[in-house]
Amino acid sequence: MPNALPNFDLERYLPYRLTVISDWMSTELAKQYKMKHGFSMPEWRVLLNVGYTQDLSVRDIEKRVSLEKSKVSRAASKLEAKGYLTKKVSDHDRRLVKLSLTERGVELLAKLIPIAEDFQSELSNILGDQKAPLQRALDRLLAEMN
Amino acid sequence: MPNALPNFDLERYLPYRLTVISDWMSTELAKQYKMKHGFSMPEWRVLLNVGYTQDLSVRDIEKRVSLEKSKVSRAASKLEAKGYLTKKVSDHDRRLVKLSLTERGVELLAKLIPIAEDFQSELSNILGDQKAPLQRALDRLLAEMN
DNA sequence: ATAATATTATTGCATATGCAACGAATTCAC
DNA sequence: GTGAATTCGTTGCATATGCAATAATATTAT
Repeated sequence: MPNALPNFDLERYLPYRLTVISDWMSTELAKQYKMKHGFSMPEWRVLLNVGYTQDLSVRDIEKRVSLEKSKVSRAASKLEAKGYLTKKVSDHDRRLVKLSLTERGVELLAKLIPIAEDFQSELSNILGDQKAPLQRALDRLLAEMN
Repeated sequence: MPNALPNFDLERYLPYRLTVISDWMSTELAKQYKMKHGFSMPEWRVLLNVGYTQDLSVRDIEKRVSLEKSKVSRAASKLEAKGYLTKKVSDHDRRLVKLSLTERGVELLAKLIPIAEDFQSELSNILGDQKAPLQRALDRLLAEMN
């Protein structure tokens, strides 16, 4: 079986490693807030963004959190159906939809944030003094992405 | 609108940042080898693993590359249909399916590897001296995942 | 040896996703 | 100002995904 393949070290291959870790984190987190509150990851991201910046549009969120506009749109609709946010056509530009959390949405988010913070704390414990270098490397990559 | 939310810095939130970067890398890579050869990411991973270790089972791959067994199974079936690998029931344990690349599969993989390497090179250029610290941090996280 | 339990790969099915297409609104070119 | 081109959000549709259920085989306990 003469296998004429060039060397390749998957274990050190960055796209692969990042995917594995990122999937793991997402799954772990999803377990926590999905099990408890029935949210998908896109819904969680939209909720979070609208919570911290009022009157975001679908497009704003797409840019800010790298979430496809169709995902944003559908997540927003689900959140609206559940009564956590409202959609309102913008006065300045009637193509835009302004998203805002309802009171219920704010209450929910206030409950979810601590779960996210706890997870970040766990990660900080695991990483120790490697957290800062990791963040710096991610800064570099993100800067290059745009 | 008295917004009683705890502080939360999404821009520094690790699960979010890793997801964004990992999605970006996967999409970039997918553009390259999907556009050119019509492969999904799970197919690519299976191809790669089977290429470098003969007679892997679905379960082996699931463990090695954190790919759900149903994904592995379907990816393997597609690769088989395209003539890039073969399935064979194991003699020792007839529940297991041994996956092996065909000659065509080896040839294909030999073409795909350089694309992957080029991408890693780009990433290395972007990261510069931050690559090693990044890999160390990923080592730490991966060690904790198991 | 037998029965209960566990493991493996596949499949069915409900849901999620990606991408193109669309209608509505705006901006641009001239 | 008019028509072309662009932007925005939604939706349709084909495909992908996640998870439970299944059939086939192995392992374990008694």
